[in-house]
Amino acid sequence: MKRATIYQVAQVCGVSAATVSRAFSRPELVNESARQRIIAVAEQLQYRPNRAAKGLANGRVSTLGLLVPDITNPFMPLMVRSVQQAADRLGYSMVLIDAESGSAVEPTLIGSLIGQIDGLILASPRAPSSVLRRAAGDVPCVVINRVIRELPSVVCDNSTALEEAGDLLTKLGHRRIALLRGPTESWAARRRAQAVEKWAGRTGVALKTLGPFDASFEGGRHAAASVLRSRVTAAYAFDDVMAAGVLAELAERGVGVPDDRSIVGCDDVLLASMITPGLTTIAAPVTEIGQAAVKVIDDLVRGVEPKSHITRLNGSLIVRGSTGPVRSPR
Amino acid sequence: MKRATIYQVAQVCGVSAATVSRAFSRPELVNESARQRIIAVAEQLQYRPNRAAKGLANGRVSTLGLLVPDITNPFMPLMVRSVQQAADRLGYSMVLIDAESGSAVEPTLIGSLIGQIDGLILASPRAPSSVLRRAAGDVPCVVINRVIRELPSVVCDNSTALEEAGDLLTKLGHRRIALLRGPTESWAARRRAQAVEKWAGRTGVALKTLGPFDASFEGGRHAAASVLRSRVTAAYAFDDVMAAGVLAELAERGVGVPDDRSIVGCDDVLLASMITPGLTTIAAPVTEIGQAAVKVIDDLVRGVEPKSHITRLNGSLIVRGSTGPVRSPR
DNA sequence: TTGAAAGCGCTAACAA
DNA sequence: TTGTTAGCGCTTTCAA
Repeated sequence: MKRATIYQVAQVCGVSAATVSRAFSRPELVNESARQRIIAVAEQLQYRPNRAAKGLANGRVSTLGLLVPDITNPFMPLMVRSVQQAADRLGYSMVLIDAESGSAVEPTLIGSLIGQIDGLILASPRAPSSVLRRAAGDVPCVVINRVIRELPSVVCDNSTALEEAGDLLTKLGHRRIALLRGPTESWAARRRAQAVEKWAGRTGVALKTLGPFDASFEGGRHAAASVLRSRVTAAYAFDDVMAAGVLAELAERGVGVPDDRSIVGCDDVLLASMITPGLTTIAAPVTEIGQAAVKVIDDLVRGVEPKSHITRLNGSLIVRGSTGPVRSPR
Repeated sequence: MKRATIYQVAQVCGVSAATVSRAFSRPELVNESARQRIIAVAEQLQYRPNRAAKGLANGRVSTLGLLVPDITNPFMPLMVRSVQQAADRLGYSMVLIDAESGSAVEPTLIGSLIGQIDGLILASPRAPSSVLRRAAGDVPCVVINRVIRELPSVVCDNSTALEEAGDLLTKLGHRRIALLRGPTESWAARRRAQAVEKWAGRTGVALKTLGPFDASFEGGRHAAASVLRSRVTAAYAFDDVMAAGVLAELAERGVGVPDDRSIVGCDDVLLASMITPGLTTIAAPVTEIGQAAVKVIDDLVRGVEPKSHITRLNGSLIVRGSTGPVRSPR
């Protein structure tokens, strides 16, 4: 009834346990025919390596942690999936920790993970960087979508795509555009704002910076009110969720999108294509981000120097129905 | 530099390692003052139990697996969160396995998890039950939102709420209602259909069963076409995602909701409140489901007989803007 | 190319 | 109430 161990396999094969162990972890060290036999017997006995034993023996548990602040943020599921796939390919499993937006719990959570994971991927946009930096003292870490001094990170650079979005809006005739800022603590929010401001400065478009607003649907509803007050014809929302809130509020007030206002989101979460009109937005290269993050951790774990300290991946503009030509500039 | 072990703690305290071990895992067996001292020293040495060692020694790794078929399904994040919280409270961490809708990979995935988890929560609505049943041979399992012979399960019973929704529709004047069925392989889809059909039979409402449709946004778009063809004034969608597709397609065709048609969803995912109009839907008691599932697994792991083989939790009707009075019954 | 043996950190009889 | 002593299953020197 109990699970087979290398000892049973060894016995059946008439070799020592060490040989069986090598057959799996250092195949080049064992005689080819012996190896084949071992593999076959193992298969037949349904042998499965015991991770705990392995972990205890060599100090690595082949598990990665992924810390997310709020898994209900629609950006996260995609991220989770891509990390999990990448982890899987490199032989890690992934434990997910939902920190639930409460940065207070994060230190505790991280503490309890120590020894259970080989590395940690931090996707916490707003946790104080001191917390994250401390975590890195205990276990190899990589940060996603945020740059923290001393820590390797993988970030999505949306500036080019945001500029493209701006050019699109200009081409559609928009001259007064609002920038709905996300939370001040969010690195991504600051970066996106910078990119848009830079673009506006360069092109001379009248940019009205509004906010900060909460990065949520409700935040978007509030933002919509400001948009209407500010006499702009288009607005960049910090992210798609906020944009969805803006659309909902505008719809409720009878303001048409894209007829009366154009809205641009960011992230291209599933939601973006499920609302009406579909959201013009910046797609984040989620798969690549996940892969890159896992790769960095894997390098760190194995003592290899990661390729680069900061990996930048570009977002790309996705045009849907929420942007259109200016009709009556009010 | 290395992590402190019970031995260091023991040495500092002048006791044996066994005592330190007991101080943590069986506190009642150790002298109170000694215990306090041990705790203090451990804290000071930053001692953290090594899970691998623990797992190796007592055969339990304090980790639960949660298998989801598709984490981008908006129902899942809530489920994941609730399971993770419940797990956390009982001292488990949670490894998430995204099976990516491909039932083919599930057996392999499950195999690779053996020995790494103490129990497995299966949230796979459509995987063949043989696969799941097989998994249960290797590790304690509990199934969510689905009933499989021999396996304990936690399900959301929506029948009462679906009936309430029906009564609401009737009260609003709807007499011809469509039931947009979900995938035939989905237990939940079959159950929901049954509940609605039973209600219709009892109340004599003309129920038009359409589908099956894919449980997706696109599926909803298709369904919308059928809805328009079938001369009904209201429709039950299999779930919120499908409902969102229906709304989008109707909007695109200039059909007003709730003015021209009323739509009812199911699950109350975040999306339901983010689209316009908000979706009238059946809220699943996600938190309770997660807790119940974890509890069952915990019982199983500890050799306790779970309270009940099938735990039923009730959904509840949430009324939003997608349902309204019949205006011109076409 | 293989085997013997020690040890990873912790738990759990068993004795004391 | 505490300590001693075996392991748990695997990796990894070190010798052969």
